Amino acid sequence: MPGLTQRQLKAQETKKRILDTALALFGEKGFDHVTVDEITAKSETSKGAFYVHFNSKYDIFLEKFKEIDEFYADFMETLPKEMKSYGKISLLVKSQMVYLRDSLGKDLLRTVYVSALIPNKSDYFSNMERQLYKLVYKIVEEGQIAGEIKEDRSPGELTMVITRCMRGTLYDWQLFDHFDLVLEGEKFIQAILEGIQKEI
Amino acid sequence: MPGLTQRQLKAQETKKRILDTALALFGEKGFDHVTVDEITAKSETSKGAFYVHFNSKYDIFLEKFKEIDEFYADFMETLPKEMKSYGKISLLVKSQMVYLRDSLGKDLLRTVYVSALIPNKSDYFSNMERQLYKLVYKIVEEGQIAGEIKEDRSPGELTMVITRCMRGTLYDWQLFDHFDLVLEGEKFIQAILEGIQKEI
DNA sequence: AAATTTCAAAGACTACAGTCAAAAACCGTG
DNA sequence: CACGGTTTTTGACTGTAGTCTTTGAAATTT
Repeated sequence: MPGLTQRQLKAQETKKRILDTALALFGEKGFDHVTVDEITAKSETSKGAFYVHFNSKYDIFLEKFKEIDEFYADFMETLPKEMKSYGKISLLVKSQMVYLRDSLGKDLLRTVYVSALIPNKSDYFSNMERQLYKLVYKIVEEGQIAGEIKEDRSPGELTMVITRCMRGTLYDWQLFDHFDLVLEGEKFIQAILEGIQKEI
Repeated sequence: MPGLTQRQLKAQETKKRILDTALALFGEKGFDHVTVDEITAKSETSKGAFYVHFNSKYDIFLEKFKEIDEFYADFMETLPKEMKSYGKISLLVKSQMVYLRDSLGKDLLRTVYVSALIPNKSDYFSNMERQLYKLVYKIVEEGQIAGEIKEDRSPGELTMVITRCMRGTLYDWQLFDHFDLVLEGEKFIQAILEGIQKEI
């Protein structure tokens, strides 16, 4: 790996210092109560340095979201082969919700859902969901071949419907207080699954 | 109505001038490309006046959203009594999407979906959706009584699922380019309806 | 090893939403 | 109609994200 010049090494170190400081501060005080100036002061860098390494305050999270791919990889591995396709989808939704709730947290996720709607911001969703999309597509496709899922909709369409369920639930998590993310996720996906699975 | 003093009248006039100017500018250049200073300059008022009449830049829309209740009222009236409950829901979703697309527009709706996620902003959704919620609840409840809709979920739960579909679809409208709101809304609600309606 | 180029880092500066204390316009009452 | 109180209006001010020009040290070329 390291064919890095001294300069690149130093830059990388600066980036890491900013990142760690920022995440620590966000954890302490919440995203909106931390200013960029505060981050640069505490990390002993400068505003200029911050914006060399990150395109915006939101961008800090892109790094964090790389972890999500590990989650999907893990999930894929531990998924029992013999499970029915709707069982797999149901399990995926549940695991995803538990993961997002416990490992990323509501505040972090909120910033994603906000920034995805703001023009000119990096596109977190495509980063975050490309893997998810593939995973669901695969399950649906296999489910249709195995005759467990109706074939009146294409795998692409069904994937869209299923992932939209997740986004809708995650959005509502932000909207409502006392919202049980995992429970609501299950209820919602259950309703969809009943509509798309073949009768026995 | 007018037991208004000259002062109250003038204030009302100022508010209207700000509102009209703002909406015109938003229409021209899009929400993010209009500044509050620009609005106050063009409406020949001041920043102070603006913030007396509106709590934030987003708040301008609250006024616009009052129109939504008229839409629901109209819908309720023109809804054929003899229609099946899932036909009603399907029609509601379709009309709603057409209305939001054509009368409010994507940009305006985006600001709602953003501001709903930002703490301390007025709660547009509860304004916007209280009527919707009631309407759906009523249809679902009647559907269950008429034996058209499964009774394994409460009307409240089903209402939540159905309105969440709408929110999910509207959110995705913002997210993806070349997204046919009406078509996608129909597809999504269709999938849900197949899951919740009783077999014949 | 001197000259030139590159690029991270610095921090002053801009743009803009939102605040606030003071002024102006208006109202009712003696 | 003058005066004390009330509401509207004003614009200077604040806070913060993000930009831009400048600086200096490391890398590269001669």
